Amino acid sequence: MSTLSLAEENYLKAIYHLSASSKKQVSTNAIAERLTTKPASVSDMIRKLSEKKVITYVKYQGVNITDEGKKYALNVIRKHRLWEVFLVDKLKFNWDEVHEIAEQLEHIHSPLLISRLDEFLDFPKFDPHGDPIPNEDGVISTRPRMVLSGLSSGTSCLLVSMKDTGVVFLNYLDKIGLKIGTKLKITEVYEFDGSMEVEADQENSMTISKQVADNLLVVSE
Amino acid sequence: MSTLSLAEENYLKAIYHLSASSKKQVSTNAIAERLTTKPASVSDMIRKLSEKKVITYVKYQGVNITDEGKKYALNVIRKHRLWEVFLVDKLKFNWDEVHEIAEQLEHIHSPLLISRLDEFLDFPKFDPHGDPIPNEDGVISTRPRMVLSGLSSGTSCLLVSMKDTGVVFLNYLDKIGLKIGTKLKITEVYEFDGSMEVEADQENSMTISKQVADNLLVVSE
DNA sequence: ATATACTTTTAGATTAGCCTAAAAAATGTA
DNA sequence: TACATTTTTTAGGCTAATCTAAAAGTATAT
Repeated sequence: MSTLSLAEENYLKAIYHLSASSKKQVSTNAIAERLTTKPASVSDMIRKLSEKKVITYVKYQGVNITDEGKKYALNVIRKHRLWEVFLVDKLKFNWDEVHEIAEQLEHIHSPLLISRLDEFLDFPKFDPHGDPIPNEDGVISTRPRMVLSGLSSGTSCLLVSMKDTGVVFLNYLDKIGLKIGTKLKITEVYEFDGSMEVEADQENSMTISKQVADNLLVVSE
Repeated sequence: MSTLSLAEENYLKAIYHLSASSKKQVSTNAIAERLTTKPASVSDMIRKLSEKKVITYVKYQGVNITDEGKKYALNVIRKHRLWEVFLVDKLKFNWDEVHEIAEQLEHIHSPLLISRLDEFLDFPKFDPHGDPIPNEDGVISTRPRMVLSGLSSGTSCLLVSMKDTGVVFLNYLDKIGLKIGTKLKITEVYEFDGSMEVEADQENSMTISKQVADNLLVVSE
């Protein structure tokens, strides 16, 4: 496929995200709102993108992304998320500071750069927000997220996200040494209050209240 | 200063490089040639850049870069060279593979990103081609390059470039463990053939023929 | 010093990406 | 069903960055 311009990539990414969440055609207005542009501009761009076969559309009936378009969008998303991992893991940014920079970096064109970066970062599967990183073929590991408190003793999993994203909670997690990407193994669950004993990164064990476990989202490992 | 567009940054960078090498006004044709565009396009852009005070120009008499323009250009160059160090040192690219990618990366806007990157790379002073990296204020460490064979016993220096850039020579250097960035200390110079004993990175000593030393460019350390 | 050659600028188009205003189509409702 | 509202498209314009062709200015060389 030919490469798209920066603007085209941003439209395609928006369409991908919207169609992933809604599962049906994406409306002109929805795209305009997401990109804070005007519906008229969206109509123009839709025509261009459909000429390039990354979407299909029927006038007045919204847009569908093609397989080719999906693959392209997932590659941009892959780059975005890998750069986010780089910024957090290597350059010590906080996970909530990296989005804007990654929005720029995701448009750098060089497959070799991205495969080297992937290797340098040790092939991460999730970005700092806990979102999965597609592989080179646009395949997302689709392990479902579960709430930690719903799992039973003996389960191993990976912390990928928090429900409560308030400062207080995040500071607490920081203090006890839990963050996105931490590997957890549940060694004990206490029936009477739902609290649990977990081992973090095969190193330190800790006790976690049910209230905390309710707010931790994990995938099986 | 306001930020420039990608095209404006590329014009300004070209003008900086041309005026650094020629020391007088830069001609429209020279800029057009360097950027492989047409003189007519250059005339347009020159007007715009001079309105933005990064260059001055008099019709039909070429362009001069202003202090402000120089600072802006040096910041772009700083970013380019830091990214090159990243690509070579961290992602294991060869020094001759990184230019195109750095051309894209140099336009990412984020001062914090660059200062973090600088720190992550341990504040390098030269890029993989041996060119100096300007600091945040656009100051270039201006240590002059010298030919290794011209130096005397006891001198410490940093290998920054090669005169001969042929594959044969570069392979040879690779084999004996010399590359850009290697710290050298001359421990002995043999009068009769100009060969010398050098210590590389405070580790391994080796003998270097005059012919090799003639092709190694260094700065004092 | 003046004709010729070269350089630079201007004039006028083109394309990408965006806009506003108005027309057309779809949708919701009495 | 017919009217009103909302959504979407079209028409026409704007700016940035480029181009070609032609005009204007500078330099050279006999």
